[in-house]
Amino acid sequence: MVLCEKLCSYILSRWLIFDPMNYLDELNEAQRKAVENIEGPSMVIAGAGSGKTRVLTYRITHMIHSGIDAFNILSLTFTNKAAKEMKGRIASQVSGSEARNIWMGTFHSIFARILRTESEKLGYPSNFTIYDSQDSKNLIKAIVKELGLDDKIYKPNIISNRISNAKNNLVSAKAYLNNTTIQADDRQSAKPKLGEIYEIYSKRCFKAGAMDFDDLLFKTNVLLRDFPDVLFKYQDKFRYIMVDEFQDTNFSQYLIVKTLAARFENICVVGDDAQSIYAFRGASIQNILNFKKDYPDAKTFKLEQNYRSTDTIVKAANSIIEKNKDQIQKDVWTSNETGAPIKVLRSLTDNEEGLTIASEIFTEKLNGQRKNLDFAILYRTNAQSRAMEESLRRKDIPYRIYGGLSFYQRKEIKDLLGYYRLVLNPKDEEALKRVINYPARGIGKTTLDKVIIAANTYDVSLWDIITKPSEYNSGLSGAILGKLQQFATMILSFKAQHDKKNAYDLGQEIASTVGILTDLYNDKSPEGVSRYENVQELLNGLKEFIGEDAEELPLEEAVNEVKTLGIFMQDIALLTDADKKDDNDNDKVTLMTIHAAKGLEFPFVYIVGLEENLFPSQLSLNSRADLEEERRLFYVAVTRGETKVTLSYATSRYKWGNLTYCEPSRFIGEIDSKYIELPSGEPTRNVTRFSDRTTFDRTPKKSASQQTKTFTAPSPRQKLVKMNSAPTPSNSNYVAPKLSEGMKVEHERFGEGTITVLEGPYPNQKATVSFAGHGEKKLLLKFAKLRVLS
DNA sequence: GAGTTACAGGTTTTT
DNA sequence: CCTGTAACTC
Repeated sequence: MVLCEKLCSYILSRWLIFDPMNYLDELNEAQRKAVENIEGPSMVIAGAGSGKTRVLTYRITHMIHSGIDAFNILSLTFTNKAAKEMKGRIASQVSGSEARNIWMGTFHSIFARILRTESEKLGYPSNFTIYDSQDSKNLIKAIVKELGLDDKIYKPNIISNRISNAKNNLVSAKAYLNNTTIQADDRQSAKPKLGEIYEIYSKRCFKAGAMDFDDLLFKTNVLLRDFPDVLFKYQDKFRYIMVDEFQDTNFSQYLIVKTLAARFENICVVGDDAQSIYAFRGASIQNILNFKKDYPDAKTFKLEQNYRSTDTIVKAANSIIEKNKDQIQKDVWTSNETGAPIKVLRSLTDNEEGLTIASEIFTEKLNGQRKNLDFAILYRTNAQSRAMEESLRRKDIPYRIYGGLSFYQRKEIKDLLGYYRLVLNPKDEEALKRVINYPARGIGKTTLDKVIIAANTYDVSLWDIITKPSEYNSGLSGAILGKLQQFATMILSFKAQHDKKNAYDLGQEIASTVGILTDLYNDKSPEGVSRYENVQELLNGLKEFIGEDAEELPLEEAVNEVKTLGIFMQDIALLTDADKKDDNDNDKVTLMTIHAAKGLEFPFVYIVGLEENLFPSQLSLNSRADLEEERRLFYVAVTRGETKVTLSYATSRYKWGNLTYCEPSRFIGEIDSKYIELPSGEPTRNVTRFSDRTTFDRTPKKSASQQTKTFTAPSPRQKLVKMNSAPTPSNSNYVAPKLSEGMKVEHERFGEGTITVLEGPYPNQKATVSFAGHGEKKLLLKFAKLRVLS
């Protein structure tokens, strides 16, 4: 009787609290088992399109419904966007407030938050700056210069990679210097000072109150290692931990998770070794193997049924990944219909490739009554977006590019953010260097050099030298000191207002007081106008931020306090374009790199630039491991498609301004021919037989300029003749458009003008042009970006 | 110190 | 093709 009563009330409560529809019924057996297994360690190997996100969200929903406090759940995702989406879905299944209590986000943003709370234990201010990769490289460059080393040997890129690797493997600067193997390595590669640079770099970051991306993970490890009470606190809080995209975590991330989970061991990792594409960033499949070692009794669930793609796409993808040696055995299948074969398109140049794709999309849209958002163009490198963009624009197909030069990396945005950073943390060295003389206020290179030298000798921050000049012997003259003083006073006056003013008011005031707004407003060149608009957009973002619902803010801030600039800036460095608010019109074709497309899906997918040395990348051809990563990348690309996947390559492509020949990618030939439809016409041979390459005629039959003209006939509106390319071997019969005195031309920076004098023989012809608003300029035609307005 | 011009050098992929 | 910087003039 009692039992029955209990059972009844249990069922009743399920019906009351639960979604009327029992979500567990929406899952297949493997998915349901993974969802229901909440206690203890478990690993979910999720094939592409196997409903991974569904499992993740339902698992959390299930936890909450089973009575687990949302405060005790930590869910780590790969992108902020994924976290946001997942939170939204969970919120529709449990109460909104409950969903808000879950800690869900990327490793970087979650642990940045924890580090801000615990910062003083590590000697950092709570409003520490997050250096982005550009800041890191600039600092490294500066250090190399200060040490008097050759920047051709000590290239910032290489050094920053090296330091990043060290950090991701938890090798501190000290450990780096003490490690004989590493030291021998560096001596071998003629870079014995690397360790020293690493050490100085770390010190400078610390002095500037700054952490780079890798520090966010590295310092979290330090924090959890050195402060048992802190460790206990978070172990106790995060009793249930989930990690998405586990195959893309590095050692540093792995150790954080392992440490946090050590007390309760309720840890669930989800991933797919076949989709590991971030090894270059230190990610390692090793983590999956480690997991089995660390938790021998961990349960493993395999999700193998694909719900996303047609049978053709699934089988084609399987035939690709099969070529890899390193992988976990898995059998991805689908009950979906066969669908269209994978189509391969060939074009003559990269520009023509753009046109081909654009018209494919155009007809597909027409025939299938499809929307723009059903289409995605995926490429290996961001540089490839240009040709696609141009042709889509020409066909009036709306598109949206993700990634590339991100909004937050634009010069004008970084400049303004530099001021914001400096106001929040005046010790921020990179921000100071960036803005101290922009807009120009007479503090030049020599002055800055002196300040840096003084800061280094006294081992203090640049800010200390500027604000307390009497305490240090910097050798700066009185006049300059006055200017520096003025600058510092201005920054401090902003700082004084910080707590009282909201982010928008202060941000707006800084932008106008400092002179950035007027400076950009006065620049009437097209680029100048767009820069001005970008800054306005950032300010709009601030406005939106202060008007935002408290619900969207992290918990601590949800109280009714002033939404300060500091809060806005907290994780701005961690945002990417994908996180930016979409504008109202979402019906657009998506353009992005394959890396950025991970986790997404589209009915129609176009994978472009399938050429040797591009995809697979030239840099991957040296080792099997690298090539296998490229292949996984290709696998990821193909498995984004739901209905139809199209591959495309060009037989020639512009590289640094001149035409180079390309061969079709080996990956095309690796797909089982049953699923593929090759282009009709002659050189199909390249797809199957690479040995033909020796007989391939490498001499261009047409000049480069003629070829482009053939394939990219300018629309009537665009009657601008380009004439800026210097003669190169590949286009030796290039002829300059005829210019004459009195002709109207347009210059990239100076705008419209009239040619007053022409002199000198081609190709070193010079022209004197008088520009409206800029006066007369003498220009070498080879270099000046002049367009004839015909 | 500011503003040009002349030229070298660089391309994966991202938090 | 682009961007950054060394070298030059004002």
